[in-house]
Amino acid sequence: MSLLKPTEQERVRIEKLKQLKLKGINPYPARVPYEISIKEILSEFRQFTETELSTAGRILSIRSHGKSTFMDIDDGTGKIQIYLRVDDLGEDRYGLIELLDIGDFISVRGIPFLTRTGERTIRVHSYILAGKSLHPLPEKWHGIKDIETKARQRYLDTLANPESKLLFQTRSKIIQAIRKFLDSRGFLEVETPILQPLYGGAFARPFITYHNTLEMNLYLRIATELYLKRLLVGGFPKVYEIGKNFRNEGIDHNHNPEFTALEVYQAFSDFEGMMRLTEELIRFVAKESIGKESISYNEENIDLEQPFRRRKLTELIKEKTGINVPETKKEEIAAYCQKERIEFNENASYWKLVDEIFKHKVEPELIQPTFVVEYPVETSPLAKRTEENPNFVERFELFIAGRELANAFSELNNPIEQAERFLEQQKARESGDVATESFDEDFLLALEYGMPPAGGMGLGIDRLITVLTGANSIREVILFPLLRRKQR
RNA sequence: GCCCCAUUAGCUCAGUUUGGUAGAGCAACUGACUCUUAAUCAGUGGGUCGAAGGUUCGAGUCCUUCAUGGGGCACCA
Repeated sequence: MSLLKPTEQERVRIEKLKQLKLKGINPYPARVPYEISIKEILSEFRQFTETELSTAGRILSIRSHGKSTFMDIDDGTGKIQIYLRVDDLGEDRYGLIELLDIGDFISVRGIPFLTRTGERTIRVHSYILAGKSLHPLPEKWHGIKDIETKARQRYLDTLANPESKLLFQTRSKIIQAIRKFLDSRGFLEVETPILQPLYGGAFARPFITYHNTLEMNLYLRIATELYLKRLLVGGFPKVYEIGKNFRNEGIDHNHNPEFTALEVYQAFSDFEGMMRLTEELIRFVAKESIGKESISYNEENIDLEQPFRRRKLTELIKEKTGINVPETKKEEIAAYCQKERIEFNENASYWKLVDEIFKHKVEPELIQPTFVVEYPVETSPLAKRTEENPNFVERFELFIAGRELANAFSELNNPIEQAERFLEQQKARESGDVATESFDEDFLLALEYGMPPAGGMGLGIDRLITVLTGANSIREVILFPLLRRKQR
């Protein structure tokens, strides 16, 4: 693993490094000839035959036939075969390819031609080592399978597994498509603080850090919501932010402590408007990134093209469990939880229990895109109440493939009521709830100046990517997911 | 934090049932080979079997603890 105790193969490479030095060859030159990428050569191959050119790449395989040698080299844009012959290079330079290994970078100058079997190849007139590799690369045929190595040494994963490289290219496309969609609709991309004196906008425990000069504790943000809404106050009617949130909680196939989220806010819109926006956004992004509006998931086909279903939270609960919310008494619901082996906190509130049931019984079955609506005010301290029933708020969550992807509501812009809601959160905190909204006076001050009625939406980008790429876990779509430190 | 599973050569994996000399392919090394392409042919080397204890005449294999990863539960939108 480390060169402190090299394996046999690593010792061989270090020895070759010494040999190169003895021959006056710099194994890590600052620059090498590279006029044209391999992708360009391949795409206009006919145009380049009979023209001398230079390119470079990493050696992926070596097939030596005595006085001639074939190699495959890859510069990250593509892979091409090169052909080296002793009568082209001379005995000395040809002999030096003994010092090259799979994994090394070389720059070659030569003429593209087609081999007998039609393989696009460069006949090399001269070459120069562009960078020595001191470890053997993972095996060419099976790539690298160990999930832990894939995550810890992502460079080996993307090097050895083309599908893994493609996935991260798709990830980039997805985020690009989100920007394209929102920009084209006149949304302004902004950046708000990651280091916050107070955290809010979600129920989660934060990471805490410290600023030396200011001598103050700071929190890594758990959401961007409260700052983006300040911008609504400040006269930006359509804003969005794409960035990392940090939540100090467990890790599983749906949760990484740092994750990428989108939040969008639109003045004079509401949760209905956000529903339309979200649906169109996801459809657009799917088409742009994976080129289709359907995904296969566990042998089922997820259809993003049809209008997304809209279902009431209470109806879904009733269908699945027969429980009538909110008529059914808390004791009965608790009894149901016990019967179904759903664990819950002793002093959990009514809606907390309902939420537990929803998570265990309903959520995993929401495979097709489903907007769930009618959430209780109790668990939505930043959302506006519905006009018909003050116990509920204008809010939806979007579920696809049994996962929560998005959360949106008509934003509460009444500062008096917001203050009351914060107070209720404080009470919940005092009675032992660890994940509540902070009482954010600075945010309230902004609301007091007047925030336009607005819709806001948050979307977990990593989860969206997981669904669109068919990945099994959020860890597979994050380049460097958080892992425990490995001791040697 | 709790339960279950995995960890063997650089990589991919056998071997664990029933304890008895550590295996294969690729990669590496030596030799042959001037259109090969998972090149081929002949040969060679490479292991703290995740770590530490224990049981045993003898442990990759059985037991305990620990580490890392995975799955589940809990926590957590």
